[in-house]
Formats: sequence, C-alpha cells, structure tokens
Amino acid sequence: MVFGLDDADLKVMLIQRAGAPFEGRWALPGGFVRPDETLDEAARRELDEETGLKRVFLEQLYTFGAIKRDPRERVISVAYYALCNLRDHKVQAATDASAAAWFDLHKLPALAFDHDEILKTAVERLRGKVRYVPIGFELLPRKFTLTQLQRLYEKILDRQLDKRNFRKKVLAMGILEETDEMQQGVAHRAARLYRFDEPSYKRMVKQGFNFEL
Amino acid sequence: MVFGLDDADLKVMLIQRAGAPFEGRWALPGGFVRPDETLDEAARRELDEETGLKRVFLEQLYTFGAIKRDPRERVISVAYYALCNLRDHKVQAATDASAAAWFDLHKLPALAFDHDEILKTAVERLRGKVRYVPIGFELLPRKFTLTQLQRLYEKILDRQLDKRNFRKKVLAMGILEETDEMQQGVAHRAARLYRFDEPSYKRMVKQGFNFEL
DNA sequence: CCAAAAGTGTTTCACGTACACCCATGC
DNA sequence: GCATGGGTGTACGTGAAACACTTTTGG
Repeated sequence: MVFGLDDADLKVMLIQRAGAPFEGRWALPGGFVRPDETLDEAARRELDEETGLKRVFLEQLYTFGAIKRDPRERVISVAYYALCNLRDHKVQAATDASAAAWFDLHKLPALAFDHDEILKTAVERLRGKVRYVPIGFELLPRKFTLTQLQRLYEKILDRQLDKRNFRKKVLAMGILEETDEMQQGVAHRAARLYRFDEPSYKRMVKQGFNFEL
Repeated sequence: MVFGLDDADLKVMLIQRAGAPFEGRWALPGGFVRPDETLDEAARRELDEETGLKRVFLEQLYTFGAIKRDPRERVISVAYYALCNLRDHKVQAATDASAAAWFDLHKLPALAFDHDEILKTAVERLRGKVRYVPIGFELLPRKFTLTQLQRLYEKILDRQLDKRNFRKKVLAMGILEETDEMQQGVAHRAARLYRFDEPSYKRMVKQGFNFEL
C-alpha cells in the first residue's frame, strides 16, 4: 500500500474493485508474484503498474495468511508499504481498477478482504519506525521547511510538538542541510528550505549515531 | 527458528539435513504450510514437531523470496522465530533430521540455503525489539535473579551494563514482582528471585507506559 | 578465612520540556 | 497596518552514567 502526504494530511491510496468479490469496495492495490521475480521486485512492479510510482521508499510489512482471507481460495499475501509525497509524484489511477483515490486515514471507507487489518498494521509500523529511522523525509518534497517536517511528525505521531524544541533537536542532529532557497508564493514571511543530507546520515550511522525523535 | 538461553550463552537451534540438497549441512528447522492452517498455526506445528516446544513466544520475522533460495525450485519462506529457556523446556531432536543441536551465535557452522541471512535478520530483530518490548523474560525461567536478567541483556545487546544502574532501572519500572524465594545451591550468597509481572505490565501499557532499557 | 557474587547511594552532567516575543512578508 | 507564520534562547527538572564498598554464604 502507498502512504502519501499532501499539504495537510497523511493519506493512503485505495483502488475500487471492478469485479467480484467485494465489487465496488475500496481495497489496497496488489497482485500476484511471478515465478521469475523476487518479492521486492513484484511489489515494485505492482506499485508501478497500479500507481505509476517508481523509485520511492518501499519495505516489506508483514505476511498475512488467515485461511478465509479471500472467500474464493486460499491466498497468502506478503504486504508491502511505500511512502511518497503527492507533490513530486503524480499518481495515475490503474487501468484495471474502476478508480483510484487518496483517503485520509481518519475517513476510511469499509475495505475489501482483511485490508483494514493490513492497513492498521502498516500505520502502527509507520508510527513506530518514523521515530528512530529517518523515513519521514520520504513523504516530503526534496526541499522542505522545518514546519512541514514538524507537521509531518505531528500527523504520524498524532500529537503536538513544541516548535522550538523540535527545531533545536533536528538541527542538532546534523542530518539536515540548509539550502539558500526560500519558500515561494506564501502570504507571509517565507521559510528557509532544508534538504535531508543522506550521505552524512549514513556516515554518522556507521559511527554509532542513532536517529531518534 | 528458536533462540534459547542456557546459563552462559544465547543459542540457536539447528538441525542437520538428512537429504539433498545441502546434505549434512546445518539448517534452520522449517516445513510447509498446509491448506487448512494459518501461518501462525503452521509455525507452531512445525516448532512442536521438530523440537517438542509448545506455548513459547513465537513471532513472524520476515518473508524471504529470492528466486534461487532453494536450488530445486522456487520457494518462498515465511520465517518465524521463537524464544525459550533451556532449563524449563527440554528440547528433543526431530525425528526426520539426522541431528539437532544448540549453537552459540558466535560459533556458527556454514548454513544451508540462505539461512545465514535469515538468522542475521532474526538476531537484528531480537536486538532491536528486546530494548522496548519485554520479551527478554521469555528466555529466562519463570523465576530469575536480577543478575540473570542483566546477563541476558548483556548477551543480546553485546555490551556491559552497570549493575547498580540496571537494578535501579528495572525495579523502578514496577514490572518485576519480588518473590520470597532465594536461589538454591550456589557457593556464595544466594540471590533473591523475581518474577515478571505480566498483568501489571499490560495494565501499565494501557496507561501509556513505555518499557525501555 | 577465603572466594564469589549479592546488594546498596550519591554525585555529576546531558538532555528533555516548558515557555513568549519580535521579525518578515503579502495583501 | 494587519494577519500570518518564521524564527529564536533560557531556566528547570528528570533521568542517564560513573563509581566502590560491605554483606552473605559455602566450602
């Protein structure tokens, strides 16, 4: 499944099922693994086919194997989740689904199969992981303001953060690179743009640095 | 796979393969999922059949799906790991393996298939998880001394811990119940035995408590 | 009485947390 | 000039880390 961040909210992409079972219901995108591809490759292919997304963060979530998950036959699903930002990546609806749309995580329709359970597992994983691995940046444009970053964490962790403490902490980590660009076209003082400095993050991890927020 | 703790070390159980491929090599225990059982049920059944262990901690780890994992044909493996202590649970060798044995994690033989990768993934998971979920107790007998608990954490985290700080911290959490029993048959001052108080741990978690060590 | 591990407090320092005002910009 | 968010520093308290000696028991 794909999580995305628009300006305001954390969203998930759902597709509307065109055929039985659960015709017309919203579901997570997915498909079958081919004999000549790994699980990761299959997940990336399906993601591309169903949403047009390439080169985004993608990680295995969990494998679901309840017996009657699919009413037709036994299906075991290896679930993956992806992160992207809705600004840099245009997302096309898949051709074989009747529709694709982004849903706010707080306003979800009833889902097909056991997809609500899968989605719940993914949100928990995201919420846990975002605090000690810098995957939050995957949801933002390459250059972002500190306020955008803070809003993101507030959305995912579902609580308010103190502006000064937040900025102090992330800047002190030394994983953000200050650019000389400013936000454009806002009706108030423009904020400075920062970039996630991945090379220096990786260097620091090797020396025992622990991201934690 | 099964991790176990004897008095000194953290170990993993391996079985020696009786047939091709990799005949004679050591491997992780495993088997196939039946159509009428969930993945969790299959993992528990295999665990029981191959080691005689029941009612131990068991959790899904990761699903491995590289194409040539098994040289014979495409196999996708949903890996699980279990934790137990070698005192309370006698472990029998499986009947269909030529041998089963515990191996110190630092003295491993070459493993069959991609089992070294699976094992590495499991150790990382264990190392990460043990710090913020109290699963370490699964590796100890029901009643244990604080020193045993500390040794366990030192083994898993692979570093020394300060005795006074460790005791202060775990006791302050309020998840250990002091029993009135003492260690028996040791050639020095006997230590007090404690028990993990799971009900009160669960109550505290509901109120926002976070285990962390 | 000796060896071996149990048990116990205090000080120091770093970091998390709480908190309020001026600044720059567009309309 | 006013509304809107950008940007900044300090004081306080809690918790992590460093550190050494006395007690108990069995052999």
